[in-house]
Amino acid sequence: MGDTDTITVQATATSLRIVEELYERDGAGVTELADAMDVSKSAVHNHLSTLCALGYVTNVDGTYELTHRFLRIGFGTRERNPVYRAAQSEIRKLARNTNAVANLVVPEDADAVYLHRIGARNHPIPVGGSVRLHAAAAGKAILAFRSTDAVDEYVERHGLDRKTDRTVTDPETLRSELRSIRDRNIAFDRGELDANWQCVASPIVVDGDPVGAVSVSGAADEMQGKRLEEDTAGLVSSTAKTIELELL
Amino acid sequence: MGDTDTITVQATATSLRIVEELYERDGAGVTELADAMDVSKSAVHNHLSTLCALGYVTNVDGTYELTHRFLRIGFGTRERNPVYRAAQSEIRKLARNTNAVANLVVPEDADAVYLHRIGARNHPIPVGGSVRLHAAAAGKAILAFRSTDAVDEYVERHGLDRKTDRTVTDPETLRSELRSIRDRNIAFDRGELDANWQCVASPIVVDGDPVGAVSVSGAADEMQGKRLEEDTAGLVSSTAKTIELELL
DNA sequence: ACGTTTGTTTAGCATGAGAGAACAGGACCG
DNA sequence: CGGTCCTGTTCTCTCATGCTAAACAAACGT
Repeated sequence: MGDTDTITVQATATSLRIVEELYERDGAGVTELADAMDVSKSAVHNHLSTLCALGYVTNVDGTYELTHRFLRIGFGTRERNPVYRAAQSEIRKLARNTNAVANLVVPEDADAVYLHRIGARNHPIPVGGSVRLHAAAAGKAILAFRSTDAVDEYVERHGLDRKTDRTVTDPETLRSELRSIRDRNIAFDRGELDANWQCVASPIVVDGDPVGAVSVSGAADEMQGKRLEEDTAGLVSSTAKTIELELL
Repeated sequence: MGDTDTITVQATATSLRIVEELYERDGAGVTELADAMDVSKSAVHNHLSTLCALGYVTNVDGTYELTHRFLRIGFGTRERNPVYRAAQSEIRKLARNTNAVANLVVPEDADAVYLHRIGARNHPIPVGGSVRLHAAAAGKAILAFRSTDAVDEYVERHGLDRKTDRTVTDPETLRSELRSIRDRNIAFDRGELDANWQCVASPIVVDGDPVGAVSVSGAADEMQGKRLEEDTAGLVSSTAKTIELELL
């Protein structure tokens, strides 16, 4: 297929780089950006002008800031996602029933994107953010229902990068864990993504294809107790099943 | 200040045009985009490749689609907005108490952006979307607390474009309505934005600066009855006041 | 009032974005 | 099975264009 993900349009790259820089700095000036990015001031100014004209950036009394157009596009694409539409209300119920943080995760290439969340309390990944699939319970749940070939390709292509000292980085360990996840329909994460954060997840499988995962997570000290763990695991799994039915 | 909003970087413009086209079509192919935009296939391909490499677009079995990175940026910028942080929980209460759709709106240049909403049922403007300030109750509430000079500039610079046959398009009518809004701290909209959609709004004013507005809206047949209208107006206004206090 | 820092504008050159055609790879259909 | 269409991708060449550098303007703070 050839490498279709090469940066050929440099100008777009710098424009989006400016966007990300503005995002991280929560607004900035021309000189500040030019210094940070090692580009000339006039270049930065040109990009900012066009981004303003296109409505993605605005100049509020001196400093350039991102507009909320990203919110509109982000919300819109999410709203069109069938998994999100089906899961939205169920995630809410799940959060109520477990009295914990409930997430909806969907795969995007090699990443697990957190599309929706109810009951946020400083989760390590923000809504819209993503982690590599192997590094979170929801991601592992998705990976478990991909073909072994696909898993092999995933490992070879992207590797298993480490997030904490408990992240599974050995391919064989991963494969065996994926087998048991597939058997039980439940994946666990005890500090593999963030040292003091635990998680239970169950995949949403439609037509044999893992299109997402439901997860419940909490701080390490909140999620203790075998009974609680069993209970939430059951609720998570049945929520995923309900969503699956809605997607048929 | 010179015209700082000129499109000087054409490549960025076409890239973002592609993004918007992808958004509206909910994914598309190279040829489809090239035809629709009157650009060569290779150009479209180049832009798509770079957008993929940068993580804003992904190629899911043949068609190019937007990723959820927009959601991340959109959520992030919203989360950092102090007005949003202060208003979030109050909007929820307001929606419960009125049993209707409650919105948080913030100004962005000449537009009113709908930053947050609880109880959505096909509101004319999606979350993240915007309308010109004069065409919605929330926008008028904000406009009412800008200086008369600012209002004059607004009118002259952007004009008062019509959305329905009830939209206020006469500058003098607008000015007099803004005065009464400022007196009562309440703005109404009876089909000015969308023919069968009504709205009550109250501004959030901090340090004399209108930084946002709270609104409650509903279909024309839902929002009838003087008493209900009085009651919701009161609730909307007190919600705005509560948020103001939190922002000091 | 001055120097310092910002944003904006202007020239001019080298680069790189884009048009167009050729290439490749499936899907479909006879 | 071989054709004919579709796609998406690659190639080459060129002219436009995005970028640097330096000058300009404008707003601070001392």
